[in-house]
Amino acid sequence: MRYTVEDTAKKHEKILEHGGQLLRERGLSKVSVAEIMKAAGLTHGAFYSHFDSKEDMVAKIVEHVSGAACFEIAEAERTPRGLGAYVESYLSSQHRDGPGAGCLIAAIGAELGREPTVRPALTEHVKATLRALIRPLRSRKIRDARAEAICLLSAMVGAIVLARAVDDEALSDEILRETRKAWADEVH
Amino acid sequence: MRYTVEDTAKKHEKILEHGGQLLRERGLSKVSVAEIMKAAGLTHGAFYSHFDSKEDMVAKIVEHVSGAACFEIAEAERTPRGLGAYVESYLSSQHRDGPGAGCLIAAIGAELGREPTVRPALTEHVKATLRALIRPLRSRKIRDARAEAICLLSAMVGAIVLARAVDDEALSDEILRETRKAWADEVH
DNA sequence: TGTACATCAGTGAACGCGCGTTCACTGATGTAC
DNA sequence: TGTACATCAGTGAACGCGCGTTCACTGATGTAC
Repeated sequence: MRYTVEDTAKKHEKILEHGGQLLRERGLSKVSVAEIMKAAGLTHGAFYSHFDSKEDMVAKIVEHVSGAACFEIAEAERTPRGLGAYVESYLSSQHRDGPGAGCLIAAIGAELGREPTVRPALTEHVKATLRALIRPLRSRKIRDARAEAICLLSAMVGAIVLARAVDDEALSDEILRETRKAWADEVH
Repeated sequence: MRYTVEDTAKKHEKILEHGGQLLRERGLSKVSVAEIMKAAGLTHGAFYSHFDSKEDMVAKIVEHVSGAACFEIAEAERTPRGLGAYVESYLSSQHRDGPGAGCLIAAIGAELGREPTVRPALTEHVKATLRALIRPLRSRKIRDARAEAICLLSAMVGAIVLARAVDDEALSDEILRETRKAWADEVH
């Protein structure tokens, strides 16, 4: 049956939203198209009315998540503690334990980098994230804000990957804590 | 037919070796048991004479790769430029472009962290890597060698993940270069 | 030392399940007249 | 403004392929006597 354009757009957004969460939680290969559609309140048959293929959807999800992530950094910039607060929340146990709402690069970056269809969107997301990080660093008059942003993002992504890889809570916490400490001075 | 124990051990090692390479190149979900066996010069039917399941093999591969990786760090320690040379080679375009022989954590760490069967071996690998990094850092009288090792590993893993995620060679090179520069002073 | 038998890594066919994708069909919305 | 028709997101069954796993069988090696 036919639906209003707003209805369709709302459902499309719901697919992207739930898809983005499931993808970051379980990885590309462990989430089926049917599961994502079900999470969005639909059946799998409707999938191809929204996307050309699973890969196409993943690329759209990366774009969708990217927008939200960069908005988050921009928001953090306006709070009193600014970028420092963002880095602290990124390197928190909550982020480590909740990948579904967290950083896409840390959660599935390596996996997505191997998908040629998704790589352009992923590249754009990395660039947008760097731009979002550079702005507050520049305003704090840090020498080379761009280099600093690159090193900060590398450290954050790596720390979350390591903290999630490890089965030992004490070590996992230590990884987050030490990375936080190392960047506290740089960023505050 | 029956083979000598040495023959069997040699084939077992070959499976681990080729499996480790394919896994790091393509990720857990994009390599089949049959492909790994074929790469090792066998047929898929023999697989269950070596491992209980695919997951079991992956755990064994992590242990195998971990040994080689830590040996590499220990070797680097004995060369004139020492740890600095290791960090430079880790953050090189060769490593970025050749994941099959490179760091397992950067290549498939996030994916493996989601497999409960593999996590213990992965945890041990991270711990062994940190131990291997701490030794040369301690000998260079760096204040908190353990904290330093954690931050260094985070930065290296994150930089490779980012450099591989990005479709833009100039940016990818820049990510590696800036991370190298940031750690050059700390480590030399 | 030679013979009979057990062992077990390896082969290749087959099984069964999950998943991406397709398809015939539905029916409310939008459009043409 | 009302009527006839086209549109198209959605449903659920079905298809086909790949992959992890199983299984009957092979035959050289190791063991018992």
